[in-house]
Amino acid sequence: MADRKPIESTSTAQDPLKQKGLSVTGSRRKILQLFMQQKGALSHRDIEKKAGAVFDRVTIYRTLQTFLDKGIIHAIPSAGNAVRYALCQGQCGPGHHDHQHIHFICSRCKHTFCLDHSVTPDLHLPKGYQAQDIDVLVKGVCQQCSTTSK
Amino acid sequence: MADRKPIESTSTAQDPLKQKGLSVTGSRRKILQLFMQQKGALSHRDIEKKAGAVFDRVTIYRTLQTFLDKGIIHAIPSAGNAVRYALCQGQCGPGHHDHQHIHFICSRCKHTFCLDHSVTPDLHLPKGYQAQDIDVLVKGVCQQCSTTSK
DNA sequence: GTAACTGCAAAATATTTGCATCCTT
DNA sequence: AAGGATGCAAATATTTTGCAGTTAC
Repeated sequence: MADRKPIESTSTAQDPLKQKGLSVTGSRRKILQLFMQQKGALSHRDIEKKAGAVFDRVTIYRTLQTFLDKGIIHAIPSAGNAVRYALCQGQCGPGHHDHQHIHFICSRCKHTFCLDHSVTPDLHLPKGYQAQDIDVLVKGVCQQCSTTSK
Repeated sequence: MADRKPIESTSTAQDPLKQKGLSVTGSRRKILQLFMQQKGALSHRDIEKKAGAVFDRVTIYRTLQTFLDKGIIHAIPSAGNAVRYALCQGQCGPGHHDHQHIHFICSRCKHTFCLDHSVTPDLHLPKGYQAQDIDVLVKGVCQQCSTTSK
């Protein structure tokens, strides 16, 4: 505690935490960092592993929930029981999430990516059905894995 | 047991259980029936509620897994921790699932439906990404709810 | 200083596994 | 009769909740 370095390296405008009115704490900073480094999606378990035993499991649950609420991250649906989370890109905020990108799940490396391509599939819904939100999940082989010979 | 009625009302060809080479048991028949009646998706919990305390929770887990393996039902991704299952329509079998329909989640009644509309959204994936399977999740208001005034 | 965040303990849920028994074929 | 399915018990794993101590602002 003697020589702590100033963690105020980012201005309020740049810091998602401050932008959203959250107090800046060690765990939030760290978890946010993991998401930014990764540029991919992370499950609760992934975070637990990557963060080591630094935080309590409970803190991760609460932090993820807070980030979801504030529109800092979004949840990516999964057919198994391993929901993943990734940083929001657009102007998401408390209550509203607005994403128009594909979620790509690599069947080889198992990573999940957000592909920034506006997709508005030609939906022909039956009469009476009104679409509010669309999420496209694509399973396949990612760039990294398709170039790797293995 | 004295006067049991013949449950062999369906021929082998029509019975999904027999088709897939599964023994026909009470729980499988019942769970399959729930899916057929419902014509919507069911979560593990839904089944537990609808079936009452007739079966053990474990039997439901195992039955769902068996049905998934055999291609009788498919799992529908979810952003929460409530994966749902629905009957397969096409020629799904052990190992391969092939669905080209939209999964519609009603934000009002919370039901999930499979809409049989071939959708092959115009995917423009970045170079190197190869799609194998596509799942389109649409959130909105279903027919039933949109006509109901509530 | 105060409100909010975190860690710890514990409760509540959910899922998996082993084994003896029962049922389907 | 034999293999497979089910029920029960119990081991694991996951998620939620309460509360007291700590930290950010």
